[in-house]
Amino acid sequence: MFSIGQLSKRTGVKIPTIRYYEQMGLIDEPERSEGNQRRYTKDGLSRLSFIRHSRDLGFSVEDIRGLLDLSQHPEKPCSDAHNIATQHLQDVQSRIAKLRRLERELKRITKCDAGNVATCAVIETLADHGLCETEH
Amino acid sequence: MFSIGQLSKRTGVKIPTIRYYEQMGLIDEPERSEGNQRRYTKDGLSRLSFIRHSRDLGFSVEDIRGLLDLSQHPEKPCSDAHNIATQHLQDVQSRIAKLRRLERELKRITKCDAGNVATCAVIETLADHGLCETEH
DNA sequence: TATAATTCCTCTAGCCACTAGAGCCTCAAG
DNA sequence: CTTGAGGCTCTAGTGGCTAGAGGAATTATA
Repeated sequence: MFSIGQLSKRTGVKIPTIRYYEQMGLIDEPERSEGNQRRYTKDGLSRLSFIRHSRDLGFSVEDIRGLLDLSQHPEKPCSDAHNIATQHLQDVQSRIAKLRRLERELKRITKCDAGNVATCAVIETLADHGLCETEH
Repeated sequence: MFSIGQLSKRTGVKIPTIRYYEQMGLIDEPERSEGNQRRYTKDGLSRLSFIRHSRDLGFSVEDIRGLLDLSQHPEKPCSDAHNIATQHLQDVQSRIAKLRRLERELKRITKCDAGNVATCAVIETLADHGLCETEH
């Protein structure tokens, strides 16, 4: 049996976040001690690790709900899990693409070596979209 | 003089967002018509364009507050503007780096062609961090 | 000029995934 | 039995908007 603090240390999920996940229904309400404190089992630990890991990989709480559900049913086909993961991969890839365009633009405008704001490329570019190289 | 709707169309910023910016103090409270509707000048238009453009480049509202402030003082040195922009560039770059690690991991796990959840790499990897290639 | 259609107003609440803090209670070690 | 660490619930805040209710003003058409 683990206290919420022990669970937190083992998984790296902060205590308020664990309680938040409970409220969101991602993890079951655990048993309580006589004094009403949460007491977790190994099952609770691995479920939370699963969640932590999925969050690290950037899955949304809703995605995780689906993935957790699937993980409870080993006999199901795993195409659903693949769909969730593949969709997420695509999201990640399009975010990367967008950030790379930003990076390019920011690199360009931060090159400016003007002395004051009147002729500064950063300010000038922000004031006038026409000076940009790419769409964003 | 523009109504809020005209301003919205010209800048591409949605009407509630314009009111939100006003509330946040990013734009001045404009004059009002007799019937209490907002009426903007060209100055208001260019200030909002500046904001829109900065948001497109991913600057936070707080950053934009600083940049707007600088843009009002053309005689100031532009090192402050550069600091804001360079810091933001670094943020963008570290976000890209993080997303690329995610992308790599997601690509790896979505390659799995198991038939059901019991042996599915997606689920398995999520359940066990030890199966990952990189830190995240 | 009368009316209809469109736009605008304020206000409140919701989104996501947490995080912070107040004020109190429980637990384990010495 | 005391003490200090850790736990409890509850409310509110974060960022950057977005949605909707219920009503008033403006503009276009007849």
